[in-house]
Amino acid sequence: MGRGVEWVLHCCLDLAWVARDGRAVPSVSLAAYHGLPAAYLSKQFQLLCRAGLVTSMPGRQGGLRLALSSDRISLLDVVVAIEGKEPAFRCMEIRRQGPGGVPGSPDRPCSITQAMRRAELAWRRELQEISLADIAAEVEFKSPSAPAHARQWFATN
Amino acid sequence: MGRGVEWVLHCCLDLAWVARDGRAVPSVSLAAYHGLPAAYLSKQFQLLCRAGLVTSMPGRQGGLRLALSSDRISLLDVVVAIEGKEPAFRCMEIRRQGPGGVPGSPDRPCSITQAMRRAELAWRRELQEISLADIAAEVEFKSPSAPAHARQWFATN
DNA sequence: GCGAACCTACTCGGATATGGGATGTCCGAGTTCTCGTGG
DNA sequence: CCACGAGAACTCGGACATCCCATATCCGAGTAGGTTCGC
Repeated sequence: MGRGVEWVLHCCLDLAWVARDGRAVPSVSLAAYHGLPAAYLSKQFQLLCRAGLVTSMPGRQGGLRLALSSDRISLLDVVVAIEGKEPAFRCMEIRRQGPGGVPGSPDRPCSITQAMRRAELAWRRELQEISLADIAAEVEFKSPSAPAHARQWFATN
Repeated sequence: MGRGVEWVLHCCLDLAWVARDGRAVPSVSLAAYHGLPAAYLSKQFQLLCRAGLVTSMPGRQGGLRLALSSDRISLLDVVVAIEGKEPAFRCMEIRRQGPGGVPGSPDRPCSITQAMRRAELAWRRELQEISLADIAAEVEFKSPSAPAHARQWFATN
């Protein structure tokens, strides 16, 4: 899995804390706050914009903002937006190739693919049930100063 | 996920059917049976040998054989042997870098990492509970001629 | 005829190329704020 | 003092390099069986 996922998730938490009341946060500031390459982070957020999770505003006081309430954005939404919706296990229909197996059209996926899909489904279900708000609440519980710290830093940068 | 996983899984089914009674199957034959690149498949099986899932015999009548009974090899064993035991999501401890977050030593993983680990754990658990024997039984049920077909082909090649 | 030594064919194993995608960078289009100017 | 327009600064968005790993390949080390020679 690309590490852009981790970057975007952390930055989305910042957006949930800072970009309230109609205020937008530039991607450059997000990158600076975490010490990340700015241009590449912007590229990752483009994917989130296309997925409809984030809205972008150009111009001088422009920036990024969550398009939905943080409790309506799941971790799976973010992961799929960055990594794509293709499953990690790609079945090439080996059983139909070569001397083994008749070359008929596949009526249904092979057993190996079905097992892999079940496993991925369990993974997706786990990520589906966790929202950005859940993560934010957990972080606030473990380090209550984090939101205020972020708000103060972004207000002066 | 690399496609070597799919190749090796299909070939392990063949081993379960053909390489009984002390008979070994060369990796070249396995590759030919499925129309796969022989040298690369051999390289993948090297990983399975190191993991202790397969034993290799050099020499004229050498080849590959399952090191354990097929009901004692889970899909997770094969996936981990090929892909490695590193989790797909790698936490870079972003919260400790840059102006955000104090640079203290991390006492425990961040909330995002914990959530990702839970999801991967669900995925691993699903794969752990399925063995090669389960897959083989399912295939035999759906196409009962597959084992005999494989045995006959490998006996004459 | 029988045994042993040699030879050949065949196997795995590691070292070695190559291509595609993830990673990283740059510049242009567009918008908003600001400042200066005229009324 | 107020309205207006030009300019500047700042933003995103897509096009352009670069690097690493999955993929693919080749050749050497080693073994088992077949063959041949000597007794």
